[in-house]
Amino acid sequence: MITELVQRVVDRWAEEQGWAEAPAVRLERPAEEAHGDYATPLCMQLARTAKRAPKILAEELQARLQAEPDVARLVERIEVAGPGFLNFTLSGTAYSEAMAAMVADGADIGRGTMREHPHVNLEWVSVNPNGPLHVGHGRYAAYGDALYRLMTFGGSRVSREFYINDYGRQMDRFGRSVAARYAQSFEVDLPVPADGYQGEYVKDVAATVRGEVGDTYLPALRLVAAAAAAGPGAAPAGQAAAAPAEAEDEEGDETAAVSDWPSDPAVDEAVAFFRKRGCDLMLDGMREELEGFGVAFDTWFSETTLHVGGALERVVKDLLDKGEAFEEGGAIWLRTTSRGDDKDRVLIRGNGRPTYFAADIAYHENKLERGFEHLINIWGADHHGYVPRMNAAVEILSGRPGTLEVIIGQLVNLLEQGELKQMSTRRGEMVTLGELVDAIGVDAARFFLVMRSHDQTLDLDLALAQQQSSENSVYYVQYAHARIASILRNIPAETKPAIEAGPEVFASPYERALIKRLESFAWTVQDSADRRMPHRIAAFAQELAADFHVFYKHCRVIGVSPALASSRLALCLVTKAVIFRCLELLGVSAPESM
RNA sequence: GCGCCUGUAGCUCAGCUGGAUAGAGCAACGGACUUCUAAUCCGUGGGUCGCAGGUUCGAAUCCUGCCAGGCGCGCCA
Repeated sequence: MITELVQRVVDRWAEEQGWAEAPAVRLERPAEEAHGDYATPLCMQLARTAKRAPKILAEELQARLQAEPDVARLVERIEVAGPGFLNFTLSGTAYSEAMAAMVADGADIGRGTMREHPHVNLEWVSVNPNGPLHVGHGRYAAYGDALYRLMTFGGSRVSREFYINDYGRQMDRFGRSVAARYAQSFEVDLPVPADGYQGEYVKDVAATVRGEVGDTYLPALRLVAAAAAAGPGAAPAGQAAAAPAEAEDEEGDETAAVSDWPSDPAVDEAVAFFRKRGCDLMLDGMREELEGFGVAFDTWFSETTLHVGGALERVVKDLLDKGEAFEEGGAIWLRTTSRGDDKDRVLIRGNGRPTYFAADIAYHENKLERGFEHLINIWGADHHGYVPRMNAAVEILSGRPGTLEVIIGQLVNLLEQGELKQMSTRRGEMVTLGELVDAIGVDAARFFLVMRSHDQTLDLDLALAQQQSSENSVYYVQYAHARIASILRNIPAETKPAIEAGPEVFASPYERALIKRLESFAWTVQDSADRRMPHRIAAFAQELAADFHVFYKHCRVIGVSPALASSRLALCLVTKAVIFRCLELLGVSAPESM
């Protein structure tokens, strides 16, 4: 409010003086109370272009501002201080007017107006559906969902997307693992392949499948069991003996065999079935778990559809036709070096199989075809080496740089009594999202996972998190909300919220601090949305809650004069609405009582 | 070796893209409930902002070089 006023005066001033550009006015909140409510270092920055001393400039601007009627009404005092700061002390009227504006906004306080926004696609979580979600996924889930909520509230059009990596070798291994557990449930001695998934959850999947299909696939799997019993060397001709699987290697290796199961139409059919059905069941579980966590998606996109639908071949051919891709050494490469990558990247391997990169290109082409103008991907830090090539690829596809925005989230370290542990899906050594939620609840988990900057590696000690759950900052914020709800329950019905006139209205520093905080909410939303930093909403919520708790301690709402009661009730309602909004943006509930 | 992220109080982290004497929570200590919820509030102690230069009126913030930690650098996904 004051910012615009000052900006207007500065613009006019700059024009009169013939300065090339009117500087953008930024008001900041001084650390020192004696420095007033707002301050601006503008004149110090202006000193160079104006070629005059900052203090002289400040004095001139002070005089110009004081001549403005609006300024005279809203600002009690303007002072020149220090090396050339301009300090503003607001009048009581300014607080009342600010409150009136926020009351008028109602539940929409802070909501961004829909600007000329591109249609944004936000993709996150995106995993192989072959294991439970761990806390690392949980962190990205919480971050991405909060970012979605924040951007949407800030005025952007955002569509949420989950990319299902349901194609390739990992899923073959998963399918065989499910098949093996299924066979075992019939007492058939078929071990889970060494390069497969050993976790207990695979048994659950197998049991569900058995319930659906009975013993339909048992004969085929008996063949496999028989071959396995005969030893690896007994595999049918053409089937190379499997290289020993790298037990520690999560990703597996293209050169390693999936397993040494015999090649037989019935076996292939069974494996294909278990892969597909197992994948679907895992996905159902994930969707359910994410929904329980408050995270939903508009689109679940299957990688397999790109391979079977011909989209992948089409995009590769297109790139070849356009000269962006070329053939060399039996493989097809994309010339990503033309767009800033260090080396060109393979699309189709010498053996004819497409790379993951090629599928990703087809996927992003699909997003562009669906009309999205800006693509945001949230990846873990372990994939950041992949960013330049993907940026290059999307630039080639879209014809303009900057279409793809990759946000790199740092990882979650799992600690146990201060000791760092390595998470491993295969060994089952990990904390799942479900375990975290069971330990501390959805609200605390979401707040905990999103309150730190995504650029920061997060240390998680489950035992400690559980122990400290009652100290989680989320309760501090929720408590403020519950306290306001309690006031609303107790206040006499004849007290109506209203901004009354009078010298006692919004006169205390506690009310004023709260109002100033509330006023900065809209800016906080814009800033944290633009900078993709939802953790700032968490920080803001804590500060707002602190301002409220102090207000609550010093200012009573019930049992004071009618003018004060009405005004403070209005302040409580606005505060409640903003706390509610903050919590909602983070996917956390706002209880009416605690 | 190269690239990205990080280094701020005993611990966990903020620090609003350069502002005035660097903040919060936890932990430690001392206070405050006959009044709208004490899951709260008030106070005390606690710092070479990794180190060294540079840019300027002014640097935790920007640049360079070191040091330390994490993550990457495939015809893997």
